Amino acid sequence: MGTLREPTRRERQREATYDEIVRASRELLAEGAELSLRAVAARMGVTAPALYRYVASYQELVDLVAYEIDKAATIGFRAAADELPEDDYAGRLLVSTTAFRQWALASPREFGLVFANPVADAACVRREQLTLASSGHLLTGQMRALWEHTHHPIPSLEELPAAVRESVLDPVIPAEVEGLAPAERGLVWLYMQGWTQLYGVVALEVFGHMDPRVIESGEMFVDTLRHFVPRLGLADDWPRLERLVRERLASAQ
Amino acid sequence: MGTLREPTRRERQREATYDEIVRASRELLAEGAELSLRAVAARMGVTAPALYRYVASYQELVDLVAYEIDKAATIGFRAAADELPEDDYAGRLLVSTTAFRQWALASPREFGLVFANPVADAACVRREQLTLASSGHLLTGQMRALWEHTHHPIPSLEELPAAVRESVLDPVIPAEVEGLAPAERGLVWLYMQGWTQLYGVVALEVFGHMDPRVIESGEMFVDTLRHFVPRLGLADDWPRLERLVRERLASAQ
DNA sequence: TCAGGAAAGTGAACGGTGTAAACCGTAAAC
DNA sequence: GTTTACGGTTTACACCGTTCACTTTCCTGA
Repeated sequence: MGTLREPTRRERQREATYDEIVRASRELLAEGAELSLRAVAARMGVTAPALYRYVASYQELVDLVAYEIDKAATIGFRAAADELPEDDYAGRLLVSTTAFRQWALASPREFGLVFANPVADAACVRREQLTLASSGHLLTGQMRALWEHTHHPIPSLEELPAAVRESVLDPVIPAEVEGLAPAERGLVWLYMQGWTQLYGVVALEVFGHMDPRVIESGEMFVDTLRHFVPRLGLADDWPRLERLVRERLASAQ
Repeated sequence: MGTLREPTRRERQREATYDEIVRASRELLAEGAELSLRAVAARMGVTAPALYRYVASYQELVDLVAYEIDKAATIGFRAAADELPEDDYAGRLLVSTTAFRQWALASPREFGLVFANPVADAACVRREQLTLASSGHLLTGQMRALWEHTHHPIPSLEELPAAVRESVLDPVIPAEVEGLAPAERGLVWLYMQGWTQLYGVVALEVFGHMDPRVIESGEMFVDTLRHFVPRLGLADDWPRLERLVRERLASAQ
C-alpha cells in the first residue's frame, strides 16, 4: 500500500542478472546441453557459487527457468490464436492447444522441465501456481471465453463428486475463476478434464512411449481432440476445427 | 538351434549377480534414495567399476531395473484381476487398470523410471519393447480377451488415418496382435487410445500437476475411465465397473 | 595334471556435479 | 565519511559416471 517507489539502481542491476541467468539457461537447453549451475555460471562469465546469491539451490534455478520458459512459450500460443478472428472462440482454443503440442514436440527438454519435474511436497503450493501459471491460464481463459459466448452445458455442482466440488469451489490452480458463480463452477471441472487430456497425449508423445509413426502424424493428438470437443458443445463445429488443427500440424512439421 | 545346453556354473553365478543388482537397485528406490552406480555397488559390497562387467553404462542399469520393476509390478496387476471370475473380462481389465494407477501413486519414483524417462533415439526399438513389455502386454491382452468375448464395435481399417493404419498393421509395440486379422486391427487403435488415456491421468497425478484433493480422491481417474469404457461397448456395465474400481481405490488408500 | 586364458574385481584417477564456508572489494546507506 | 551489506572469488567437500591398469580367481583345454 502507499506509493511503490521506483527501483533503485542495485535492484535494477539485480533484476538484470536474473534475466541473464534465465537467458543463459535457455541457451544451454536450446543447445541440447545439460542445465547445471556450473554451466550457467560459466556462460555468464562467473563462478558457480556466485549464483547462490540469486537462487537458493539448483531446484530453485530449475523452477525459475521453468516458469520463464512457460511464460515465453505462452506468448507463442497466444500469437497462434491471434491469427483467428477474435470471436472464433473455439478456433482460438484449438489452435492454441495445437501450438502447445507442437512446441512440446519441438522442445522436449523444455517441456520436461516445466511439466514433468515432480512437484516437491515442501513448496507445493508455490510450485502449483508456477506450473499452470501462464499456459494453463491462457487455455482456461480461452475455454471460459468460449463458454461465456455459447453457454454450452456444464456439469452441475450437485452431480460433481464431493472432492471435485470442493476443488472447483476453492481452486488451488489459479485458473480463470474470478467472478464465476458457484453454479457455474462445473466449468472448472471441464478445465481439469481438458488439461488432463491434453497433458496425457502430449506427454506420451514427447516421452516417445508410442509408435513413432503415430507421433509423427499427430493422429493421436487429433483423435484426442475429436473425442473431447463434444464436451464443449462443439460437436457440430468439429470438421472446421479439425481443418484448422491439421493445417497447423502440417505447417510446423 | 540344436540342444540348448544347461547353464554352466559361471553363467549361473553371473545371473545371480544380475538379480542382486536389480534387488539392490529396487531397495534403494524403495528407500527414497537416488539410483546410482556407486550406491548400488556399495550395497552389494562391491566397488563401482565392477558393475561395468554387467552393464555398459548407467543408462543401461536404469533400463535393466526399469524392465524388472515393470515385470514385477505387472504380477500385481494380474493378481488384482485374478480376484475376479475368469469370464469377467471387463471387470478384470478395469481392476488391473486401477491396480496400475494405485501402484504408480504409491511408487512415483519407480513409475517415473519406467514410464517417464525419455526414449533414447539410439536404442529406440529396444527401449520401445521394454517400455510396454509387461504391463502393456497385460492390459492389451485383457482388452483383446474382452473383445473376443463381446465383439464390440471397433474402427474399420478404412476409416483409420493412413499413418494409424500402417501402425496397426505392422505394430512396433509388442501388443497382442498375433492372429489378429487385418480387418480386426482397429482393435490395436483402441489399445493405443486406452493406453493414452491411462498414461495421461496417471502421469498427471504422479507428477502432481493437479489439485491434490482431486488426486487423493481419484475422481479424475474414475472420470477418465467413465468416458472411455463406452468405446469398449461397456456403457451399460459402467455402474458395476465403477463400484469395482471405487472399492479398489478406497482399500489401497 | 598343469599351463593358459578369460572373467571378475580392485584401486587410483579424471572430469563433472551441487553445495558450504571463509574471505574480500566495492558500492550503497546513514 | 564511516558502516554495512551485497556480489563476487577461492577453496574445499562429497558425491557422480567412467576409464585404465592391475590383480586375483576360476574354468578350460591339451
